[in-house]
Amino acid sequence: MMKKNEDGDARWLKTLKQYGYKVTSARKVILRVLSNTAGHLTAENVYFEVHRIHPDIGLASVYRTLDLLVGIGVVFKLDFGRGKAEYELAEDVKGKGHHHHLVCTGCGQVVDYKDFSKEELELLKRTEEGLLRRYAFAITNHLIQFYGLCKACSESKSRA
Amino acid sequence: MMKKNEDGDARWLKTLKQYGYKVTSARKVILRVLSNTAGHLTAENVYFEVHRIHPDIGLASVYRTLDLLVGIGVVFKLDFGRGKAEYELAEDVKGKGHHHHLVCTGCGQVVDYKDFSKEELELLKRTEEGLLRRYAFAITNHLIQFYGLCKACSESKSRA
DNA sequence: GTACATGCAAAACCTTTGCATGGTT
DNA sequence: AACCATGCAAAGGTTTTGCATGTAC
Repeated sequence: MMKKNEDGDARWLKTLKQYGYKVTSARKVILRVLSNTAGHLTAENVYFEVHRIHPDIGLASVYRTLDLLVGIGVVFKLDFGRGKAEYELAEDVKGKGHHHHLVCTGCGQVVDYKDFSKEELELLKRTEEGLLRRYAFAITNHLIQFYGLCKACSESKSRA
Repeated sequence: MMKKNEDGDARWLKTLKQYGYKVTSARKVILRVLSNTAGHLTAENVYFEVHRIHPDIGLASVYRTLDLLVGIGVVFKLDFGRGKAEYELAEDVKGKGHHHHLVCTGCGQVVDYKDFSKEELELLKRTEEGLLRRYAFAITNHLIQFYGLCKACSESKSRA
């Protein structure tokens, strides 16, 4: 447990070296945590996990390392407007677990949904290709949120 | 100048009332500024403009009002990962000025684009209908952002 | 008149930075 | 040995909050 990706991490370490960065124990632990945790993690989430394994790694190093990893494209920094950034291995963003958000503007509830239609996924892919052509942006991720009123709020809103 | 939308604002004020909020002069000025300024504004940007018109409105009220407007769906709160939130009238995002965002995760630049394909718009509409069916959410708006690397950042990243 | 909104300043929060120390190459 | 990375704590910047006062209804 928590050793699952021990050598899968080797790939990231190689990337670090390629960019001329040193392979330190802090960086190894942080990469291990990112590899073994699903979903988006805040810097503090990462720090908490890292701290259990290697208690003398500080929060500042977590920030510095995450920043470095974002810089070399190993990690994505996502901001959903919750007041703090969230990080995720770039590789995971494309894979399972990818979802869009459904936000109720009445009560604030957020539903993650992932039952996309095939058509939806294909168009998204083509759209990203189009953006590369038209704007020379290499798209790596997207954030899609629909806003509206959930059932309960639709009904209660009629009292106006 | 800066009075352009004086009565167009009436619509927002009506919405405020519908939700039981008071129509105060601070709120009026803030709505006026949002109506008359294009693009995304940080809270400080709004404060700066508001302050020119009505110098005794404080930054805290700007934050409080923006938050309130986001809550009733009049304003979108956008977060491009630049360390501060940016706000925009929902109508500008949705109506004729409707656009999506292209965010460079390297340098933070944001491109608004609106050259959607017909196919894209139709699928979006159908997707919203599907969400109503599956989740009983009445969708009123959406926020779509693509993240990636702009040309310059792509190139500077490859030198390793 | 009552309840809500505001201003001010302080607090809370996330993130970055300076500097001496320790670890990698 | 040289240089980069780290830890700690303090600083920086944005956003929130407490409380007395002012304002819309």
